[in-house]
Amino acid sequence: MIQKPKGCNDIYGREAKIWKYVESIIDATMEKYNYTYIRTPIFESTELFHRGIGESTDIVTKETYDFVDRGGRNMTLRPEGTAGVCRSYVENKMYGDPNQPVKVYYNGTMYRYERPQSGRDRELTQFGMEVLGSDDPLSDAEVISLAVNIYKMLGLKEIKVNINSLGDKESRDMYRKALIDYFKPHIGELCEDCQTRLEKNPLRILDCKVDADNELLKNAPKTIDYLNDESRERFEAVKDYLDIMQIKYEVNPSIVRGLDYYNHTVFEIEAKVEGFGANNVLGGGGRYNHLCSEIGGPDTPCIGFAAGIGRLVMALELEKVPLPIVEDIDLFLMYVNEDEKKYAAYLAQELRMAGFIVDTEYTGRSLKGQFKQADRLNAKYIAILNSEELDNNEIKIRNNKTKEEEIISLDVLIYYLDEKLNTGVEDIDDECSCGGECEGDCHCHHHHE
RNA sequence: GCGUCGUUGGUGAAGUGGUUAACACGCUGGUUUGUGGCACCAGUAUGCAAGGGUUCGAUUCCCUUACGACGCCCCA
Repeated sequence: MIQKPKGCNDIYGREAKIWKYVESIIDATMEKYNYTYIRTPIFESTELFHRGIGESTDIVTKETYDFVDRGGRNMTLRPEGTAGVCRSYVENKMYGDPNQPVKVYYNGTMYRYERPQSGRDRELTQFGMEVLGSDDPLSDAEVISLAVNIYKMLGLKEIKVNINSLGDKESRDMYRKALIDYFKPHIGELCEDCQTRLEKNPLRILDCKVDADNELLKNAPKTIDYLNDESRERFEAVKDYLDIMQIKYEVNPSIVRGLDYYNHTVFEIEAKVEGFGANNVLGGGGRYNHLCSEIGGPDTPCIGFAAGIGRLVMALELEKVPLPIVEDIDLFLMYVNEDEKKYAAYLAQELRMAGFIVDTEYTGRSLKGQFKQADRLNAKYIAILNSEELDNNEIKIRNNKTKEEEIISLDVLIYYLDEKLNTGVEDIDDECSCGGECEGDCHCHHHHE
């Protein structure tokens, strides 16, 4: 049997409906903040990610899907969304648009060559937004509030916002040095991994799981103490705006993010619900003021956020958040003989055009089997087609909840269903007698979308 | 890249070195002259992830590979 690639998922059925719903809320919330949708390629020149992410970690070479195309070009499946957006901003000279800053959002699949575990796949779907061209602390606060509001709109309650500031390059370099100086004399007290981190990425020691309870970590120098005046004022301004927006957050000095292009504000949103695996960070972001210049554009202050939809759906399920997922249909059409089947085909078409959710039988089931199928589909109503009744211009409708049946005239079927189901069929003109020939001019149900 | 544990039908699963792989649910049909969901009856895996090995014989033991779950590393 052919299996799906490791770390990939098929999303279908009820789960797919949840995804579509979640994405609709993301779209709607982004639009309220006036972020516009952007689609960039799923693969880019390998170079983009090398430059964009930085070479201090081994992410790029080891954990991306790289390939050489037929023209000999080095390509990489995007592992994240920010680099592509920045490339697009620079390449399309969006910095020249008088409408600044550029506020965009995206939603798409990303690819990372990693060993799968809970909350981590090789193909993942991430949404995110970027504000390019503003260094105003208000834009930092806005991105955080937008991220929080998406979770809020979805009904997620048990989340926590952690924020921190790495300061500008000067502050960051000072801090990094202070951290190395602090840990170096005590290197033997740290775990094996932290010993290698000390040189490679000392900031990461702060959120080490093994040494989390070590007094050494608790008393370690904090980023905030190493901010220069300008950076500190900036961080205070971001916090002020968050307070004004009534966004709850916690300053957490261990939030450092993995990549070295970040500066100033960094933040993560954490799921606090019971049952999450080791990866409970729903999303994160931060300011990256020099990425655009690294990829050949003008120096452009930017801030962004990105989050996985898979983990978000997991959180919704663990919190048992009620979701408006439609899992029933309005009407199931039953038939036995070929004439009835043809009429069912005709009726299904008419009713669907009128706005109802209609299904019928396609596998030759017995009437008994069709009843079971109607139940499986959660049909609210069942139409049982009978040749004799149809000849008399009548149809039998069964309320599948109360089990009550009545025979009605075919002429009033749509009105009948509309009344019973109270669907979106609106402004039905009782005087209309166009019989479906009106071309939509009379606003009758025949041409309702 | 590293580690632990897994992989038996449509589903949940039991099980054994040896002629017919439990049980349950589901599904399909019948009893029911076009109205089910209850009841009863019948049918429903030529196969135990794939490949190789040990053996007279393997789904069962061994090896490899693939995939899954969880964790480490890393985390964009």
